[in-house]
Amino acid sequence: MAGGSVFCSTSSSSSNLTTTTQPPLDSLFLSASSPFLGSRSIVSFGDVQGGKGCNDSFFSSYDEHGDHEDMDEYFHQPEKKRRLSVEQVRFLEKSFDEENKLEPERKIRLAKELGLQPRQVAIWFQNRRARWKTKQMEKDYDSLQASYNDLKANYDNLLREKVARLTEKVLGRKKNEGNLEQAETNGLQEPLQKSLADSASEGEGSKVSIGACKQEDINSAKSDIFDSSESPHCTDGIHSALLETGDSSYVFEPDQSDVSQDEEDNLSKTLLPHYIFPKLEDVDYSDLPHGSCNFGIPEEDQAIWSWPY
DNA sequence: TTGTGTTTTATTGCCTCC
DNA sequence: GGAGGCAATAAAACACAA
Repeated sequence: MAGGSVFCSTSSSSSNLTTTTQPPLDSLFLSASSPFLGSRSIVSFGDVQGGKGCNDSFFSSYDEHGDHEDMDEYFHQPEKKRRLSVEQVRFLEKSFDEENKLEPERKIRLAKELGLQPRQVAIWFQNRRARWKTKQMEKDYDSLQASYNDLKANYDNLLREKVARLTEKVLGRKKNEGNLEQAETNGLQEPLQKSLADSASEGEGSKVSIGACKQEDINSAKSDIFDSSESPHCTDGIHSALLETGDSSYVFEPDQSDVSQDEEDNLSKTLLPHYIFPKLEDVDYSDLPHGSCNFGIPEEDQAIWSWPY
């Protein structure tokens, strides 16, 4: 087929355009100006919106070369949806890239150039915007997911570091409180409890307290520390963290923590954008390594575990 | 060829803006 | 109130495996 292929409506009825209620051919026009000749696209016969936008060039010269058979084909085809041609879609895509909204003038111009009805162009842009939005949401989801994974990895690492440091502190104090062998003989309870009590009263520099641990937990801690056996109790976190270090050279040094609380806070600020993370107590830790045990830290002492706000 | 899933075109109904 | 946008949806067209 050669020549133009714009179909333009002259009716002025509004947007509800069922193809069955309109006179079949009274709104079909051709334009010699469309380069998208031979397009498989066709317009539903009843579409009328934008009729005012039709100018003379739309009505002119249907097939000056007498290609009436092709046009008859068009006119006698049952009303079906037809896909736009590759060229038409490419043209529309290009136009969409420039501006994804369609002002009336541009709609008319595009329709004229593509041999489509303005309403078809409008519908195409509408659907295209919907597709773009969906894609955009997928992209946003992916990037959010990626940054979440990164942050969570950082968070987990930092948590492990903190646990390791706390473990060092606790074990160091135990050493400080007296003779280990005596503790072995007399049971760990007394010195450990004293150590913990002291720790709790030491103030900002060493806010370590596992006072929430029950007596049985303390006993269990003893076996954890000396037997390296798994414990389901609240010391499990500390124990596991100790084991995770893979360093068997942990000795009971005097209470000289290598990192002060301030330094730890600074570390947190440096490594972890605290404005992103929720407070510790607001987080669901069910998928973290040690579940919801909170490492035996009583609620009132958990402040030192939460990120600075 | 056919069944099935996906994509594209078009409609409908509702909402907002002027 | 009309025009235009959007979400939801229908339905035709298409792709593709069996």
